[in-house]
Amino acid sequence: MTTRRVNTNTESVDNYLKAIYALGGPEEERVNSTLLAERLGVAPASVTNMLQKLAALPRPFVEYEPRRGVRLSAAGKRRALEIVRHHRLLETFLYQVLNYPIEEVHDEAERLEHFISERLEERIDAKLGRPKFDPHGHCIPALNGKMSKQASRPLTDVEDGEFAVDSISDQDSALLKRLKAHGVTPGARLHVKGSAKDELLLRTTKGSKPLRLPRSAAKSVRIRIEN
Amino acid sequence: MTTRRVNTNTESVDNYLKAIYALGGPEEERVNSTLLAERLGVAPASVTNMLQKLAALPRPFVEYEPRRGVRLSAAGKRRALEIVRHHRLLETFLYQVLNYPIEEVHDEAERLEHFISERLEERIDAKLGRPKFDPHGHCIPALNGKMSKQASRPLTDVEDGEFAVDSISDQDSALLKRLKAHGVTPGARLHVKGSAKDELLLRTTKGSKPLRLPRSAAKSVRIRIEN
DNA sequence: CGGACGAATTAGGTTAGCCTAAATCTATTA
DNA sequence: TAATAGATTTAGGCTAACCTAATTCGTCCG
Repeated sequence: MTTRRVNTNTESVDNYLKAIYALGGPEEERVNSTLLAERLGVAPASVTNMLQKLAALPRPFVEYEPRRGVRLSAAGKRRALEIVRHHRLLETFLYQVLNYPIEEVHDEAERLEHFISERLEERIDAKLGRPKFDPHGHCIPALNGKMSKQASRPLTDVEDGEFAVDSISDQDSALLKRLKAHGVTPGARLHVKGSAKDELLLRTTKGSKPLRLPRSAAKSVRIRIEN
Repeated sequence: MTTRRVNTNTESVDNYLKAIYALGGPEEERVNSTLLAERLGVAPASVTNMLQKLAALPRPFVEYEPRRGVRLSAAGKRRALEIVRHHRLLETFLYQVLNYPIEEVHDEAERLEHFISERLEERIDAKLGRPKFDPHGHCIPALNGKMSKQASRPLTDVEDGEFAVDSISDQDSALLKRLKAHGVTPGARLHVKGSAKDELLLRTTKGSKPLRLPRSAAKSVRIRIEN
């Protein structure tokens, strides 16, 4: 009659926590199963299943209200941020030390983030000089799990004007490549014409050609809020 | 009635192939289940199970004669060498680029070797300048799977004399650390007194203190054959 | 208020990789 | 040559993480 101890240290658990973290957004809102299922490429039933497990742990990773969605517990968030830290350190490392093209760092980091030791994490961090941001402009959580909120908003929101690029989502590698080709990288200054209904017209000082970006893609770009 | 396709790309399969490769030795002799079970930290029954699967693949990884042991097929050997290449490149990388202490590279590489992409393998190889040997003195298999046989023999064999260290097994981290402390590293010259029954007396030019090494540990050290 | 629809959950099944216990070989020894 | 010890395999289970199909819930609409 051994106490049933669920293995909480799996790649799969990592991925659920990360997805909940990402989908919950800065407000850490409850996330529903369907959305999670889509993000994870898994059947909704599988999500329900896993959420029940994560919520039933002795020290639960999530608060789960059936049919009302999940959010991370403190422990869950801590864990999610660890993985995010791994991911972003790895991306930075691949980019800076191993000369990966920016649009390829994500997939590699996605696989490795689950398997690097504390020691390797530390060595990479040291080698990079304790970076604060990854090559997409995302903040790298500190060892203690602290991460400053980014003062930024999605490009989707804007009308016309001039802005500085804060960060770019690493989820869509083709888009990332295209943006790079037009000089749209973190820190770049952007002249935006948002007059057209479904798309934005972007121009950078560096980028030779202007870029017509569907608003649907513009949500992948965040711009700095200057105040 | 979909053709049942066994997933042949798992960490577990990797580990079996690597173990068979390692235990088979340069002669690629048949390896028996118990030995494999011990090496892999798994019950003998589990080994039998896996061997049957590996032998039953459309393009089998092993030749398996029940109760007589296994050896790798050509495909199996190719695959094993890929993993060994990953492992040794990673060890070299951790050692040279990330300043790992030699006795810690093994465990980290052991985990990561299963998850690095071709691309990462290539980048690491390039960064290191296409190294031929890992920090333990082991030959790194080429991309095409070729690996030159090492002209060396175990230190266990020798009586007295002077020798050059060829390589040191990475399996026992404590031993590795001790050897390092006494200057016993690949390439080092070794003065050996093998007169005592159960142990060897080693002395290097670099190592300050002489080292008394049980013959059981001496099998972890290989010396060059000069001819 | 009664459907009806979509979202979520439950129920039951699969696969990989492991386990223990029981059965069966093999090889050696008396 | 028979007995037996030790190695190996077979048989039967378990868990994690997934799946599909069937069911249930909640909300919203006529």
